[in-house]
Amino acid sequence: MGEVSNFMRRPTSFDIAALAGVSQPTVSRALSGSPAVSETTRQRVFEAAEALNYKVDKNASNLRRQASKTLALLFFEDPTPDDSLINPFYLSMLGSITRTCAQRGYDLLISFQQLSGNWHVDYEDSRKADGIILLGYGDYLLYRPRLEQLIEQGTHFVRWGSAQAGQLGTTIGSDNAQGGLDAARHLLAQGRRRIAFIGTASPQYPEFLERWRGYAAALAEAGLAPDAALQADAISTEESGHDATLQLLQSGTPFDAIFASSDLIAIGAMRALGEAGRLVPRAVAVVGFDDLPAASLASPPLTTVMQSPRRAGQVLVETLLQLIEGEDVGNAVLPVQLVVRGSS
Amino acid sequence: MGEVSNFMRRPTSFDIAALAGVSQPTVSRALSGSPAVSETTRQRVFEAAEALNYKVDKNASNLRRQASKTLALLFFEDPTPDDSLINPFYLSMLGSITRTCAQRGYDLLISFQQLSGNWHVDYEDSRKADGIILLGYGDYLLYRPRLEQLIEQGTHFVRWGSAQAGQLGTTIGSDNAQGGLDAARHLLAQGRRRIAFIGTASPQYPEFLERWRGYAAALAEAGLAPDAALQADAISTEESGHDATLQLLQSGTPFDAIFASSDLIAIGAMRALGEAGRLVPRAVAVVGFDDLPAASLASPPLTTVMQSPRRAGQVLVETLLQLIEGEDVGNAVLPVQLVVRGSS
DNA sequence: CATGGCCGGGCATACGTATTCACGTGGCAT
DNA sequence: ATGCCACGTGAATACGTATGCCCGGCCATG
Repeated sequence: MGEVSNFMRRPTSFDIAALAGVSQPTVSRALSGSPAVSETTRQRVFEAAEALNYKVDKNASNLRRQASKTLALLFFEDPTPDDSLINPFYLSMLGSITRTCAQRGYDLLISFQQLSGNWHVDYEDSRKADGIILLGYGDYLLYRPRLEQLIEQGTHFVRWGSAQAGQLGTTIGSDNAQGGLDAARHLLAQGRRRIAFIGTASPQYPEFLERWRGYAAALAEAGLAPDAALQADAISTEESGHDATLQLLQSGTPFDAIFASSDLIAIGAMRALGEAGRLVPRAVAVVGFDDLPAASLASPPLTTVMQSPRRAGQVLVETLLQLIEGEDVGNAVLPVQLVVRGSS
Repeated sequence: MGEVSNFMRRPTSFDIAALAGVSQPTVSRALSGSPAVSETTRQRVFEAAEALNYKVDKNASNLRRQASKTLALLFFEDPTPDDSLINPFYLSMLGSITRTCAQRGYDLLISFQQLSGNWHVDYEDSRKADGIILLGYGDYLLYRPRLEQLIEQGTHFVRWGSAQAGQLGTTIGSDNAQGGLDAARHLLAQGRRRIAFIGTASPQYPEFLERWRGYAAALAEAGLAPDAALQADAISTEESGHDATLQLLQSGTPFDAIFASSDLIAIGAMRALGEAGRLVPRAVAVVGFDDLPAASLASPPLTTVMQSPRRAGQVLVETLLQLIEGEDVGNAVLPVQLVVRGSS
């Protein structure tokens, strides 16, 4: 009896309005927690909604409110467009990003982007997202034109990276210089004096460059100067770290420690050292950067500079939300922490 | 001077209609590639759209079409609700899932879920997504009620896991039994006879159970029977693998190989073996399962059964899309491949 | 030359919600 | 007793797109 529902049609706010004996606008107000609706009415509405298993239609709601309550996460996939793995550090941010979003009532749209293509246009522009998180856009200069376009369009975004003065947009990043400082100080405290740097001190990778600066500063404190013979270039892969270390070994330059600018490099370095019969940490102490899951699994477990992906994700999301709400927030630099393990 | 635009207002299809000298519906048709619009008109429309940097409003479009062109990816985070890392294997699927989605013109919404909570209600129900990909919902029985609810609601979804007869919904998974078979055969071919199994053969982890079945089948081929003394329970963490192996060592039962039901377990096992002075692979050969990035970085590099995350992601997305389009697709079992490295 | 079919495109409308405005009903103070 | 205000609610409408329907021409055919 009673026309419960026409069945097989998603209930709308009108349906639950009818059931609760109120009007549709009241349903909307009740469900969105408007103070304009009395508590008893709200109750009835909630019960009716529950009974019909009603859920607000996101699309209609978004359309009406001109906001999507959604953030977009844009990974930039760097070298290989195939099935390459994304930087594991970014992946580990993912958890805290989604959680923070959920907490704030936002959904998270995710996408990988090639360098080419008009990635900006598609998100805030089409109202799919209220703001964008940019991950993996390391080389600031390379992307500057895109960022300019984003700003011109009034798109809200935050970037993970190395915050430099005069940069466009809001940037969140770890305190890479401090990390490099801590790492090198640690090695110096162990009595090491010939500390190699494997990575790259090129502005193309600003985060690596900052790490190098910290390293250099620590050396300076100890009255040492960076030695070009103790530096080997590598990008952030295990392979590259291995090869760079091999070259260093073959060059004959003596060294008793390695500060690698990422864990992947450090792991590759340890493999090269192992192959060359150099014991870690006895002959050569090794410190990495990132604290990937693999770092503690390596043998010996890798001493490394930990960035907190959890904190990073939180700050990224919260900063972005502040931007969306029109607040004027600046860059943020997140603390890092040295984790001493077996490799040093 | 012509009223170019009221400025500071996103252009709508009406704006570009006016500019192109056609009606709004024609704009919609032209942009969506309807054959009902002539080529010359389509040209004009495209140019106008380009000129105003017009993008279709996703929300309005979705509302009208009653479909969101979006998929939702639901990770289930298993043990630790804190900042635990998600199963790395799932993460490595992420790339191919997002790529496949993008290719098909779908967006991807992502969320982590606690066991509690009504996760289903929120996605297809609120029209946020046209379908759902379930990842990490290993224990089928635990989730069966939820799956029932999903089906009852008519929600489209695919699940990654171990496909069993009589299960609800569509399941995609690796050929775990074949993987176990290959791994054990490989060890047997090396002359190993006392092959320990570390993991769990409990129905609570159907994928592990399948791997165990393959292992047992290989033993049977060689005329051996599984020995309960050669089995140690572990969940899929490095720690757990380490402890289980330690127990096995302390039990005094001799063994010359380990088949671990995941790479994390295998890596923990190798650490335990190392601590006990048992050489890998000389004294004990080790084979894992998954081919995590960390597997090839371990020392010695881990022999393991590779699942192809790329293929997995593709198949998940494509199957889900087929379901959404009303096709009647069945479960799929994906091939695996043994990768022989230094640990065996 | 008349008629029928076809093609291209306009008109009207629906999708489901949120918000503005107006309205009625009490309570309180003048 | 009258005016005023606040409060709770309903009526109307806007958000921007996609689509069913219809209509006006054009060409082909009888």
